Amino acid sequence: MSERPPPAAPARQSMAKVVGEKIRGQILDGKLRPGERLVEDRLSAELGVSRVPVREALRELSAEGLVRIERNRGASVTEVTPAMVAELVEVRALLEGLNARLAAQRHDPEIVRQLGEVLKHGNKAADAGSTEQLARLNAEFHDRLAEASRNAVLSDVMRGLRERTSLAFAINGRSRAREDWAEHAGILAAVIAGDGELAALLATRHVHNAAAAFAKSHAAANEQAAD
Amino acid sequence: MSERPPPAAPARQSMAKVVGEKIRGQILDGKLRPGERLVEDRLSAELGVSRVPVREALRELSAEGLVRIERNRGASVTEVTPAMVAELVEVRALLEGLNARLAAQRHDPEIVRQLGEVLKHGNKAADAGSTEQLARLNAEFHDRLAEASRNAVLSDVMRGLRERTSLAFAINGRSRAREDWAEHAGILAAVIAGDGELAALLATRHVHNAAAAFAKSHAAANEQAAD
DNA sequence: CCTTTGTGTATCGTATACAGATTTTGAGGG
DNA sequence: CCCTCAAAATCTGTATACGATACACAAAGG
Repeated sequence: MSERPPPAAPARQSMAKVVGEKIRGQILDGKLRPGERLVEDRLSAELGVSRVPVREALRELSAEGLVRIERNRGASVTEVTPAMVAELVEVRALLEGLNARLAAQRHDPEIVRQLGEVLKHGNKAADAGSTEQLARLNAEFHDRLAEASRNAVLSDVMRGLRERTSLAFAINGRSRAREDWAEHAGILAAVIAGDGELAALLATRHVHNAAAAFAKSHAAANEQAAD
Repeated sequence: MSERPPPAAPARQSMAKVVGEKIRGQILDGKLRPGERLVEDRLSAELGVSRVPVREALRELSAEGLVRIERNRGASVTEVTPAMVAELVEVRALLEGLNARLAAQRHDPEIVRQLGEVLKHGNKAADAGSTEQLARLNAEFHDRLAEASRNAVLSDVMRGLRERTSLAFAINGRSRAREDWAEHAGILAAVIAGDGELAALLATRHVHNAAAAFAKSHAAANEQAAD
């Protein structure tokens, strides 16, 4: 009785899960913008399912903080205010620090190898990649790093926070890509060296740096818009 | 046109929300034990609604980590392993520390006053209260303290983590109540003094102490069971 | 011209119905 | 007595249907 992944199977996992992943992807890719309404009928028609799986997916995304649901008014993509970004960053910085410290202590060779791979690709993409690819590699690096701490609770919390911050950062352009990946390299080096304190410091600082860069470019954009 | 909170209104907020709160309460009170299956038909009959709101509530609780959903097998109360408790504690300790530091810096007089109230009640309950009341006051103290940091993201994350740990701790008895509330008093004193570093240290230690006490009593119980 | 009231439409919230998967039950054979 | 296997019962996943609510826009009144 071998595993049966049917090429054109109707469903190997629940519709709600599939729909949820799809919507999440569209939100994180910026195809669905913050504030945009998520009408159940439209989504169910687009995705070719009934409203029920859509509703369940939206509930889950709501619990994750990616969408906001108001009674009798439906769901919309969460609008992340600057104040909330500050809160997210405050928490994320601390947790990324803890995570990096643990990763340095646990020191899993296989994951370290994978991180090296991602880092290589990231450095290349920082010079010549699309912003989309850059975002994907960034997420991948942080995901792998989260695995390295061998703390599933921590990983889950961090993923949620990261998704929400990236919601606000949107397409942050390639301007900071070089610095990003230079900092990633530093963190990985500290992890490989088993230097937990340094890894924690660099990871925390990395979050703050990225946020500061965003705040600056955001302020500049606003100034421009005010002209 | 005054506000109209109808005495016997059918629903001022969605059934799913009400149902979710009800189930969450039963889980946290221990009326629903870890591992217990949550059959939709049974719950909907008990609560007098159809299966749809129940399903949505279960999805939300699943996203919070209180229940586990397996495809085509339904929901059950999450079973928290000792390993996961360790992970939860590791993260919680750090976040409670951050929270206490921020609370000490922000230093909101009104919330501090409320914390004093809760502390008073808690001290009384530590001597003479029921375990149920003790649990309620403990949750209240931590909730208020979480508010004091004025970081909603942090509060939400911490509440989720706390609920999951309390799932494992179950009714931890009154044995540590005195120490618990002594430590609470210490944290509050540091917050009032505006000593962020001390508050953070005490809060972090508080989480570790509670976990250690639980581990000890748990080990003892297991030994007894093995006799 | 602005404010207010009424009606229509879009959309959500819940219930019910049915198909598919899983677990349980019971009979037959070793 | 235990194991195997098939059929029934149980339960979940999804679709459809209908009542309820909120919002938009137009018409009437000040």
